[in-house]
Amino acid sequence: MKPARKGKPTIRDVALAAGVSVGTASRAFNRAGRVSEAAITAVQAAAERLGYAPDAIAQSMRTRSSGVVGLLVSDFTNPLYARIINAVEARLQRDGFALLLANTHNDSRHELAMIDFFRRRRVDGLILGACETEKPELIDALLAQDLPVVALDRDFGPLGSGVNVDHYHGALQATRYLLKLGHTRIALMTPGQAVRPGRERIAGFCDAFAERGLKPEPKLIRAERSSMEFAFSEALALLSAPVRPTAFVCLGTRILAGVLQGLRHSGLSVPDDVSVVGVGDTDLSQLFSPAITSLTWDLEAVGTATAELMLARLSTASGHESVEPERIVMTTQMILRDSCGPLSGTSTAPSEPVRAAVKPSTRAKGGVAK
Amino acid sequence: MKPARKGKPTIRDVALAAGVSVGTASRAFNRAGRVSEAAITAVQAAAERLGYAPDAIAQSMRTRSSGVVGLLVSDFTNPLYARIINAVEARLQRDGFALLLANTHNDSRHELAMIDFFRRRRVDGLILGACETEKPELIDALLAQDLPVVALDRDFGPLGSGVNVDHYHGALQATRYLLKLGHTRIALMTPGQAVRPGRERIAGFCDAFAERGLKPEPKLIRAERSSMEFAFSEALALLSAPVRPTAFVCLGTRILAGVLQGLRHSGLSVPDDVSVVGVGDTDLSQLFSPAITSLTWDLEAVGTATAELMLARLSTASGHESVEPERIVMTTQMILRDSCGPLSGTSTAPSEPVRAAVKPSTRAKGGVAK
DNA sequence: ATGAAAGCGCTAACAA
DNA sequence: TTGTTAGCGCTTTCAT
Repeated sequence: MKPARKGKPTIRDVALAAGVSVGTASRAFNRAGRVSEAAITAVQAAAERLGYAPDAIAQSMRTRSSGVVGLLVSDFTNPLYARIINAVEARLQRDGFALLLANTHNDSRHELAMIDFFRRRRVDGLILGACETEKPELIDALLAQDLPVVALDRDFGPLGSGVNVDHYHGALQATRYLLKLGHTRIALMTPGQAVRPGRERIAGFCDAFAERGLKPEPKLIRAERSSMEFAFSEALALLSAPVRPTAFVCLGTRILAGVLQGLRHSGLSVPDDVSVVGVGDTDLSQLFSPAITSLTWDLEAVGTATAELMLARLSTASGHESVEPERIVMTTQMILRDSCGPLSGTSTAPSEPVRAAVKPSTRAKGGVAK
Repeated sequence: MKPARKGKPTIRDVALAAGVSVGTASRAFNRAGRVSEAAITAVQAAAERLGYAPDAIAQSMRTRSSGVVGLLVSDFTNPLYARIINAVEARLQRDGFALLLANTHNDSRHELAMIDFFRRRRVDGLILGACETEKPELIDALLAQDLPVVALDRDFGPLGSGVNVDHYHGALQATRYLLKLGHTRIALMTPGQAVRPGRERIAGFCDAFAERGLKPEPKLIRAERSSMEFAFSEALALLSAPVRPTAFVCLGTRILAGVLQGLRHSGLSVPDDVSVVGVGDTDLSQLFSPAITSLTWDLEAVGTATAELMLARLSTASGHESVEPERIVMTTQMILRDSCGPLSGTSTAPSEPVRAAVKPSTRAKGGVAK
């Protein structure tokens, strides 16, 4: 019943028990090369009996592929990331890949160290999400080493492939919406402009103004830290200015929370005093009073698409001189709720909230670009 | 500059370049055994020059330890889990361990499969968080194989070690609070009683009633699914009963959201019509109007403690016949906010909310038990 | 179709 | 102190 003495049984034990050589046993498991049905059944029976399971480490050693994908993210405490990662993991799991996870905590030195750490562990691929550095050289170097890299909402130049959310049109749409309601003193708060989402959002924001021949107030674009504390104090500062913004676009879950807190602290009401566009279809945006009109995208779809991009590169024999970079763009939706109202001349009757549509189906459709 | 031809340089290349043998090179890196300073510097220089990094897979192969810890959780989309996992990862990272993550999606078959998957990958240890099955046999089997297991808020019998939140006293405290306010028709909603947290909470809840010579209404204890949808419909059902509960204890983030939605749907107001105790110090509980009085515990501390328990077992030479099981209990705190009020006789003047204390410092102190 | 044997990159035991 | 060598468990030629 028991294997030799202690420790898990090896393929050697199985081969011995099945009365074949290790080579045959291996072929029987992998159904590779020529093996007789008889051998297969004998080997499987023996394996079953001994409770044998192949050692993944030894397999990696030989095949040079670990069945593990590394995922680097700044901080998966962010509920938006968490759901994406969840989807990535689920999809990877389906194909038998494991997920090695690490946070970079927005420290680019640490980030590099982690990439190296993963490489030493021979991950088969790397998903770079929410990292601070968007250096194309990095990708080039990694790619040159035959390590597939997929970016998550980051831009790594022409050679990089990945899944991007269409933040540009999202911000455009949200801003247009507020402009149409008559707002012009609109504050945009988003995570740093150092990375793709920030840049895209600022561009969309500005272009929405430009469409009407307007220009946004530069001081109202706050694209820096994405912490709640920062958003809170920024909001307070903005609101105590002589002439305050009439609307906030808060493109981060923590940012939204901070701004909402700032608003409450200032005794201002939403949407009568100021309109708010939030992000993500979170508990907070749904249950806050009033419910927050939000810019969203399908997090599960982003995660699944990311995983599939990786899987595709993984299955491609790495012999081929680097696969064509592929980029997938996911569209955003606006969920119209009760946190935005028309700009009231001064402070007329409490303007009634605008509710233009019900929440659309959660499933988004991602268009493929390039 | 470049290694041999292609592929990453091996220790062989380094040894060659440094003019020493592989054995010496290995010892130089690990500072094990006897090595001369001269050799060390030569080897390090060569390694630097070649861009050598030891292959973790090969090291695992030899040393039989992978430097990877597996973490199994039902669904890390739960923000409470996410923060715990974050802390686990951070602590593990400090000691050079990587985190292999997988969701079980509350499927016990899948859960077993994942445990096996991890074992095949030779994880050095397993953190079992939020799994469905609490079978001591499982732990025994794993332990027998010299695989350290640490449970995260789960009970795996006498041999299991892990970190537990003191849900019993938490529920006791929350219930006492509501009883003191005059409520007796208190609904308790918590994830399934199949697992430790559910059982403990129900016990605490009942004991709080018992202290006053009362018994809770069995129908008001809803300990099943923890989804928002379920909580929503349960809340609706409870609220439409002939005589409805005057208070809800919602011990799950999704549950809290569902109940809040149900309350809104019923047009009931908090705390005037019904009092609510929530869980976790989330954006929602802070920003909901009124802010939700919540039962919390230090998630970072739980994660860190879990990681440290694992690290301790990992550093212990596994030769020792299984280390003493160790259990850590983390205490809970009540953050008093505005969602609970005294039971008003019938419907007198809108009872003013009870606010008994400011939010305590976030850092909790975990007491060690047994 | 199968067995024997050569490693994958590394560490550790044993010699020198 | 250092070099040599034997594997860790597996896959994969290469003979047979």
